[in-house]
Amino acid sequence: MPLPPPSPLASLAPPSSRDKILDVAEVLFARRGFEGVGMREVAEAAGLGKSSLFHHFRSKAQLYLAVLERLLAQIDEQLQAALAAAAPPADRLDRWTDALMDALAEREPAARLLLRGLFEDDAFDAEAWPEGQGAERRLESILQGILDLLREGTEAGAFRAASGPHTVQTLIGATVYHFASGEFGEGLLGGSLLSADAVRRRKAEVKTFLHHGLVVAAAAPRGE
Amino acid sequence: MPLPPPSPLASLAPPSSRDKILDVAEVLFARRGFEGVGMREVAEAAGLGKSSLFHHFRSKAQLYLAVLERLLAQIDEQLQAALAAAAPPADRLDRWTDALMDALAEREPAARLLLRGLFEDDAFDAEAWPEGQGAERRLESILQGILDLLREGTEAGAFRAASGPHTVQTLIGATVYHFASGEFGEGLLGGSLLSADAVRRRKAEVKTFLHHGLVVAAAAPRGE
DNA sequence: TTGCAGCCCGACCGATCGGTCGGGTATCGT
DNA sequence: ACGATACCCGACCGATCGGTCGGGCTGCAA
Repeated sequence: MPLPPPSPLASLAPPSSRDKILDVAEVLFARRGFEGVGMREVAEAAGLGKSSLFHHFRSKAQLYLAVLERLLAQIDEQLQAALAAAAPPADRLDRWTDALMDALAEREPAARLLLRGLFEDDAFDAEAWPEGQGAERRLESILQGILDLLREGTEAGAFRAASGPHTVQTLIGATVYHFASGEFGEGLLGGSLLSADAVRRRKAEVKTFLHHGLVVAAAAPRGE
Repeated sequence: MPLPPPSPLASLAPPSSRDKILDVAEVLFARRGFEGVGMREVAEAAGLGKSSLFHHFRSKAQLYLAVLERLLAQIDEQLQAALAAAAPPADRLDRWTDALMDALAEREPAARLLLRGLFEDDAFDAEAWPEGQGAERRLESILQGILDLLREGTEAGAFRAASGPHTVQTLIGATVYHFASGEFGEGLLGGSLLSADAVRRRKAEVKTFLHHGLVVAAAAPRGE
């Protein structure tokens, strides 16, 4: 994996072949999954011969992991920036969910790719795929950030004493799943999920949910 | 597709070949997705020759859709039963989420299969696959049930005036995604997602979220 | 000018894919 | 006793899979 060109400033040149491959592979893997995409197809979409792909990536699996890592790195940076603000925990939580939804909405394949990535964990787990450790580390960084915020907010009394991991799962479900739901979600909502209006609407719904829940007269929830 | 044997009572006989095929295909499709599973593999796991599969199902796609339809039908029945109770809307909502999580937890491949099914919508959409209409109808029945409940509860003043479709998306995210999150979710939560304890815990977290949200001092959420 | 590295390609490999075909056997109504 | 039907199988088909190989082209360093 040769280092990227020096690029003393943000590169304005047309994307290198390597980036082009990553771009088209991201879209294809998001649409049809790892097993559903062939290297021939990626090559054709990138305007290259199939053999050329193997010049840039040693195998299909490595290409897939590189796509995932690039995406997770960019999302991680956006989320860390949101967390860095000097503001009360409730505000930072709002900023974090906004930033996550912006990141998912501004790049169409992102949400699906992430969820599909979770489902392939069996196939790429463990030390059998060392080139996946970069993506793994980025994921852990994201989790660490939001878990720290939740803990801090709870200790400060700004959040209910809810389980951090469970809350993270709920947040992922409300955001990543939503933007990954594709035609199903569009049929349910009645329109595109990624338009500026739809994104704004979803942000408001999720944040209101975080702040108030759904049920009005707060009786204790039914037990088992 | 021959009709099942008369079975005047619930069949206690060992599962027919057809059911056996559906059982193993459900597990395999959930684990590796439609494209990642071969008919040879299904046949071997079912203890049959590959040709025999094509006696029961005309194609791999039809087998996949049959698996999905069977699952959706069973979930639909459990959810309709939960909705049928004579109780206030908030109670019926609790019962519904409990029933959904029970259904997802008692059959391990269920949640993943459902989410994966959403992602394959592009491949099986439209009228190109008429044998998928059964599954589609079951899905619509499920959605109709919960949407009706949300509307009724909102009109009765029991729920906040939230968007029904958005709330459904949030509920799916909090339940289906959670139980589909596999190794990722287990690493985050620190243990099995499907144990009786873990399921009870998740139910409590989700229902508390529905009733109270997360943030304590209910200031208005941050705008854009 | 030469050599070498980066990049790209067409041709090819063994393996596996979904699906077909012809035929074998067991069971059942007549 | 006799089809007919359901069920199952091994062998086979063309297509496609991920990946390799040897070589061609370009631009830069010496």
